[in-house]
Amino acid sequence: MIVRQAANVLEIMEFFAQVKKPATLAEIADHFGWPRSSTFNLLATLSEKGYLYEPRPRAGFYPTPRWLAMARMISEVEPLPPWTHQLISDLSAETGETASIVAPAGVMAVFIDVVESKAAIRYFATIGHRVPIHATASGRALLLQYSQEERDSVYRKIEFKQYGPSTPISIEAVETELRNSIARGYCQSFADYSRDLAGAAIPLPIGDRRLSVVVAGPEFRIGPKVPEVAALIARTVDRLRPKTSAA
Amino acid sequence: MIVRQAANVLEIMEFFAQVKKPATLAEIADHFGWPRSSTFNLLATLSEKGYLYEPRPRAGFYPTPRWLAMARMISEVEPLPPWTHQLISDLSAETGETASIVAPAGVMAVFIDVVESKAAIRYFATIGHRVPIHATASGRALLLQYSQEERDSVYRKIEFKQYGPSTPISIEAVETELRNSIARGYCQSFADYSRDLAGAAIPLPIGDRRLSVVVAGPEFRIGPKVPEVAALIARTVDRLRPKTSAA
DNA sequence: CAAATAAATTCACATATATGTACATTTTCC
DNA sequence: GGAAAATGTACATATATGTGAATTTATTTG
Repeated sequence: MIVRQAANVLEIMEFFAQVKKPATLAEIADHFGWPRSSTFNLLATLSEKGYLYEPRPRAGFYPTPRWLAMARMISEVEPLPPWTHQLISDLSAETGETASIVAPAGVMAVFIDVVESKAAIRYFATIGHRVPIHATASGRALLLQYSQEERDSVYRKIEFKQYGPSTPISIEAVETELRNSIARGYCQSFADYSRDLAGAAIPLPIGDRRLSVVVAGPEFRIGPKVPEVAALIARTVDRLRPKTSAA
Repeated sequence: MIVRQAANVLEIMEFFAQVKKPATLAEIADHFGWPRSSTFNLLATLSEKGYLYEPRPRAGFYPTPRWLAMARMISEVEPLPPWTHQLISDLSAETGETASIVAPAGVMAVFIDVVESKAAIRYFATIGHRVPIHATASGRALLLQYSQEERDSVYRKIEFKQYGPSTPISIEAVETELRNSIARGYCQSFADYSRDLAGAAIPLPIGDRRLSVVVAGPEFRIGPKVPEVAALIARTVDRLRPKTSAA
């Protein structure tokens, strides 16, 4: 069950992140197609909690810096080491495609850092973007770091859907692809989940965190180059990852 | 009406900002005394939207960097000019008390930047903290920037409560205090709202934004010094505020 | 300055939603 | 390795909550 009003809070914040200016109750209500009365209640709640204020007269609401203060407190804990951002930054620059750091979230994989391609046609992904863990290169690079038992436990929760022509639609299909990935030395995906999208990924364990790096883009552009992109990823990780025993 | 599930989202985020480590469903449910089933729904919603993930096996949930990314986008718009933070930083250092920048939010005043005193006994305030606009020095410093009509409109929505012995409990009382403040050259408050708390504030218009600066602390410590603190605030603003025509 | 229009706010009720209960899964402990 | 405890998940139902309609307040227009 999705908690509607919880989702609405996120929607409102995303709305402000997008328009980047104060908005009145009426504007917000109209934008989402919400009743004024409901919008009123939501805005009142957020205001009461100190997350919205009125920066200038009659211009409406805008988030207080409290969001930022809280997000900073949350993110200063075990941030990704700086070299991981350097990593995807370099990869994106060299390949011209979108590069990301990915982490597990149940049966899904979440993008926790992204550097977007600058190409007009590109893989559009943002931090927080989620994809099925079994049907993507990045996800499978995470699964490779699981024990057999842990993988089985994940499999039990997966709803196998035919997202595209090559989506693995059974546990055995996924396990086979994982074995192939090990043999190959990297994970790949050709429209397994998103149409026209191809990518290469490798596992990126950091401390006890299981992460992966992925470079992805339109199939026609990146498809033929997947092996060399994978090699580039491996080389770049080798170059940037500190060699200390502190892993 | 307060929207419970919207408030709960904020509570959860504040929880993570406080404990600064991943938490399992059970831990969160127990912490808030929420039913497991409800907690499950809420966590599922936040996860689905890409705001929570599972950083390491069986350690539970933690917010994704998406919060930070969004907060940054929101806050990069018209941030406070850097000298305002310098201002409260200097004021706090020189007075040893808590100094803040305050903005209006209906009948309340919101703290949008805070530098806390380092004293053991101090005014504990955080970004997002809200106080009644009419019953605080910082709030009245905002009201001074309103036109008479705008103030009247605010007064109509205020519920006058006797927070402390000197709380103004009528429109006329507030207006009188505003006139006194103008004559005095600064706004002050002695336990008008919070017991044992005294403070001095002056208006701080920036562009078309109506803000105020306040220095506040325990009455016994700051009380006798309010006039000199007010003078210090004025001098410090004079020193730091750019003199350019761009105001 | 008055009338008209738009925005914000309140409130009672139908309905969408949070929850208690039951079940499944995972982990711990012996 | 098996039983017990803890944790996570599903679902029907009573209830807290979102909403449409009405009212008040603010803003624009003639």
